[in-house]
Amino acid sequence: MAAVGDQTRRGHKGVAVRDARGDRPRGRYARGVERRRRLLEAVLRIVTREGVAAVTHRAVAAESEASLRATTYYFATKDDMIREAFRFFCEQSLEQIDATSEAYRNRPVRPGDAVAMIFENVLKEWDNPNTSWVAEFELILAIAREPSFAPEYRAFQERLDAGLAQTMEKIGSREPARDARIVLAFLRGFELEQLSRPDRKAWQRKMRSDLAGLVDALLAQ
Amino acid sequence: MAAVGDQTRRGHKGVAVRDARGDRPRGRYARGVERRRRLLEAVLRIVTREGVAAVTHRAVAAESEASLRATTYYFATKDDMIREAFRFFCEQSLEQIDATSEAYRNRPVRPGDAVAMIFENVLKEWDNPNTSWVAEFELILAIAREPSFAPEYRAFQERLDAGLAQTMEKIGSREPARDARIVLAFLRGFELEQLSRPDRKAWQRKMRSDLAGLVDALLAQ
DNA sequence: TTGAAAGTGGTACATATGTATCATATTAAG
DNA sequence: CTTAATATGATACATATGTACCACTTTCAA
Repeated sequence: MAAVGDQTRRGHKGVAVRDARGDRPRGRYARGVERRRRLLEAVLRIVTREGVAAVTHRAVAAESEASLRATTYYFATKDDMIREAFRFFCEQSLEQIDATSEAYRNRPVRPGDAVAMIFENVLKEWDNPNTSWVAEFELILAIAREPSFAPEYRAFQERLDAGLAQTMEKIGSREPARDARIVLAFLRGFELEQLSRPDRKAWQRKMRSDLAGLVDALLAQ
Repeated sequence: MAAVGDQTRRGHKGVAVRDARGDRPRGRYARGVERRRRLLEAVLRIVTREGVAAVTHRAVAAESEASLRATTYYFATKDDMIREAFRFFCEQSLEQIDATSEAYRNRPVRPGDAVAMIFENVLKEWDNPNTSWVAEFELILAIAREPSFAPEYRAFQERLDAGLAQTMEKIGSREPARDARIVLAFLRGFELEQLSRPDRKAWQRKMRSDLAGLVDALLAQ
């Protein structure tokens, strides 16, 4: 057993931990909240770069410049750490998507705009090491084997779906829910295949034009 | 270093190994060929069930009811073993796809037939433990990190693409290559998401109807 | 100021894992 | 039958890893 003080083991009044899951992190010990967040970011960076399998306490410690002790202090087990990292990932992704949607909220929405918005989001994902879509694929595969990872992701997925459906409706889709599903599946598939391509940039360009074609086709129906 | 006799280490006249890569396995020691194949199948089963990370020499030995020694005898390193397993996977998948295409070769091809054929293939994949689409996702992620895994998969991917483009052309697509890309991406994305769903069967049904809608939309363009 | 909660450092240890080694068995070609 | 190639068995070992444990320091509410 770990020392009595370790956060996740005992009851723990845990201001730090509670704050990390909602309130602003200016609670009693903001430093701990900060470290915790850094650890989670480190986990996601490792997942993106080398896969979930490469996430070890020691690797995370090194990546976030913390001590080995910190990793076991903030998370009861490794699985816990990974689970929290995925939760964090979903949070971040949603924030990012909301931001993009917000930016487009007051513009007139025509098909071209929708495509631009979707693509902007995708590009942001590609450039943001903390919400890397590679991590998302790892997350999905992890869920396939450990269903307890699922709930957070499912909520994320649903908001994504709903948001896109709304957009599709605005630009004139007659079956917004279905079209949103199709577009999302298309995006995932394309992203996934990009991973095995040596010419990613070219592939991304192709993706954009195919996406435009797809949206056109769906609307023309 | 391993014993001098180990197949992959030294020059090795390796009838067994060579046969495994083409000719029929009735060479000198067909038994070895057989064992090798069983090992690879075991690897794929483990990958499907628990992920690449769960592939250890010992796990493979247990899964294929071979000795630990066999795993290091037939493959120089673990990475080699995994690489070969992925190669095997691509081979199997292609054979399966060719078989399905063959079955549809002489039928009149209308949009509905194409959808049926594509779906039949997908269903076969879902049911075949040796060509599990879960393993395919693992393979793609592995490639993202270890490009030396890529070549086999890329060839597989290209044949898939070309085959589907042909089908799309037959049923009247005006941009068969693009439409094939779109449909494939859609399929991947849908399959991927299925992994995180508790209601897989329902999801599959949705997939089929969405696929039909997608093909219609693309052709109507 | 003080004391309990929060956080850190270093080390330890049982287990899992990749791979090596030595010896032995099995096969089929000559 | 002999013999070299092929295949297997048992065991060994250095390393990596998850987690525990003890002592120590820092922070802040009362």
